[in-house]
Amino acid sequence: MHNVVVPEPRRRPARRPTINDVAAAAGVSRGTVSRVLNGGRDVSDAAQEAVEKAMRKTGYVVNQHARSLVTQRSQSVAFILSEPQDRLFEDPNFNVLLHGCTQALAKHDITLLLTLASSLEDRKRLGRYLTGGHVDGALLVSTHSGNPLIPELLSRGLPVVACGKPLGYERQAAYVAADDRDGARQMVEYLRSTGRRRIATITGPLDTPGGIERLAGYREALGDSDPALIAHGDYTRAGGEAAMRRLLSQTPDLDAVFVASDLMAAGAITVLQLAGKRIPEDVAVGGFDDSQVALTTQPPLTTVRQSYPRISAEMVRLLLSLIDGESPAAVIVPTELVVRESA
Amino acid sequence: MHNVVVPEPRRRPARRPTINDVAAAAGVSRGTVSRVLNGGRDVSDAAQEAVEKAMRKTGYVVNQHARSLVTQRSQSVAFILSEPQDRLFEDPNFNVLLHGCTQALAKHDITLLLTLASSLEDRKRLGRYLTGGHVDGALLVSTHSGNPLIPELLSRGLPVVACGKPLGYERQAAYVAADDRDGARQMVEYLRSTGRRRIATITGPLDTPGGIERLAGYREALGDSDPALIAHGDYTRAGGEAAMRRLLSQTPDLDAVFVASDLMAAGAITVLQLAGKRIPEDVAVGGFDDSQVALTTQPPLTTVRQSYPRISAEMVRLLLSLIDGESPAAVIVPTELVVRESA
DNA sequence: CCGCTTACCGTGAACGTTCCCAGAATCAGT
DNA sequence: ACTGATTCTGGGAACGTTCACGGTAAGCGG
Repeated sequence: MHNVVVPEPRRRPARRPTINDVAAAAGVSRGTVSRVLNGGRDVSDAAQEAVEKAMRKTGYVVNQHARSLVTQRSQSVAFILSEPQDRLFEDPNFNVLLHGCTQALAKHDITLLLTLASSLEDRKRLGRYLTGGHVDGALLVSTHSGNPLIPELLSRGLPVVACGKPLGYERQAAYVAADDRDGARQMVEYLRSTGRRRIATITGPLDTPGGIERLAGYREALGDSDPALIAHGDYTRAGGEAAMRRLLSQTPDLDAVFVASDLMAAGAITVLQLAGKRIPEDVAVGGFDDSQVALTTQPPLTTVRQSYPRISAEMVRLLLSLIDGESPAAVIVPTELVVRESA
Repeated sequence: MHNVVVPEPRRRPARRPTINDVAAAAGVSRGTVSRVLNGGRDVSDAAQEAVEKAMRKTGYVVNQHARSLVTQRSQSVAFILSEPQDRLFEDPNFNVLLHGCTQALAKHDITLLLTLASSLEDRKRLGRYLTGGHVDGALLVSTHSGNPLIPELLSRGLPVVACGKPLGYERQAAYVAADDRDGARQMVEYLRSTGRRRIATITGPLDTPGGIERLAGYREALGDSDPALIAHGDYTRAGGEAAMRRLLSQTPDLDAVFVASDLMAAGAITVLQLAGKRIPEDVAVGGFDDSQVALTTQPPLTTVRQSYPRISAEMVRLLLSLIDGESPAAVIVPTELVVRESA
């Protein structure tokens, strides 16, 4: 290293005070101290006061491991990020979700632990960590299907709530998801209500819940439609552009397109404008997510919003109920059409 | 809620298998199983195999609380974000730091827990959590001074390593910081070596280590300079713009400016160009951080880079040594001049 | 064949809590 | 004064590990 300064040495305290030390200092028994610690029921004012004073004096802090060992509760839950997380952190919606969960859990005096697991090795260690009793439950944001952590945690009986439908485990894992299908339906019906007749769609990857459900909603609103009106994307801007180009060449007379994500929609808009189409006059464009980009497109994007505060609240509620021994459930939170200028 | 589907009920396993169950299943004693669990020294091949088989059969996972209770180790450390964290998550450098720490800790089979504490209430709960023995140590990214968690953790004897000089606790807390002063010095000396003679600076807030140290490096390189060459910013783009305007009016003949962050430098460049100055011909501009924006300015920004992978590695090394009982140290990692077109 | 070393194994104690139960003390009602 | 209820307290047991210690058996040199 370049330079090392060694400040004055710090000695670690010899031994942490235990509940017995407090009891001795307060002149009461272990049991009484424990009662004070846990709500103070059945303890006289005098004892209560003596114990509190003794705790201050000794600088006592409860040993969570000892407590957890007997209560079988750790008062903490994990928030698992098992994707290569770089993209997620940049997503402001993700921040809202995370923050919402932290707050909701805080109300129950539960700490949220964010754990990362990108590599396989990480995931293994994390599996051990989680099933070792360190946490009471886990919140999982699983964008892709086939996350190997899900079956592992499930088989250990660890309460797990997924954000977004956990493909392949819909029946076993609890989850909360936005009503993708209904959102898509709303959007397409809105497009129709404004007189559009050739409504195309760019879907997400069909191995993601959003890909599947949003397409289903599109179909639901339209009945069976011309297959030439459907193109598949991959949630990236470039993917949206490519899909839009395919649609334009397949179906030049389309007058609206419902795109399964805002980012792809931004790509689609670029391509449309390059092709000389005016938005929304010639082609109406609808997105999904109501993310940042929806406001930066030209014109601003009509899109579908999902309420992240709501989602986080429901996730926590569900997790706590699982921890309490209830059986898993799926919660679908409503989505809402946000009309701007693009449609 | 909008819709609830209840999949088939999942029953929680009656009881987790303990080390005794494994011992019974393997026909050996508790002690032997424990030995297998901890490296397998002094255990015969036959016993080893029997135990491993029994563990698979019973689905045994060690109870971390029980283990931690006796070993006084939790094999996990906290990564504490106590600022309103929204800004941090968006910083790609932060991701590098986080990832680096995770990896470095993984080598020692230690799990990293990311904990958020924005509100005061959060911070309290977090304090309890951390000092309750849940973690063996903490990594702290403290951009501002006066973080109340530092003294608390310190007084509890919890090993803490800060990223960036923890103002007010430099002597007591271990930390690793980039060599801000030297980086600034390098930059200013480089500017002088290209013939610049009226070198101004825009500083960061003077209650942050970066603000103080980078200014010190500037002074070090220049000897005492004209106070009219110094303006203070707040690390935001707007702050950089304002400071640049002040400098231009105070000192219209400046021919270079060292800006204490890339973002402020981007603001400064805008103002300079609006004032009709060519960069670098009329005014050379140097930044600090080598962040994303350094590449997007016009022209690309000459700046100072700090090695985040290096910083994370040193932080972990330092923390582990603290946990092993060593006394705290400060590590300063070198900074490096990155020359691009703006100077 | 004896004793010493080595490899392996079992057991009791400890870690610091909570929980439960039994008992003491107080009090009110008869 | 006796009973019964109520409030408070103390202490044993348990949670699931690790660790130090002691013991047994086998191997080996003399």
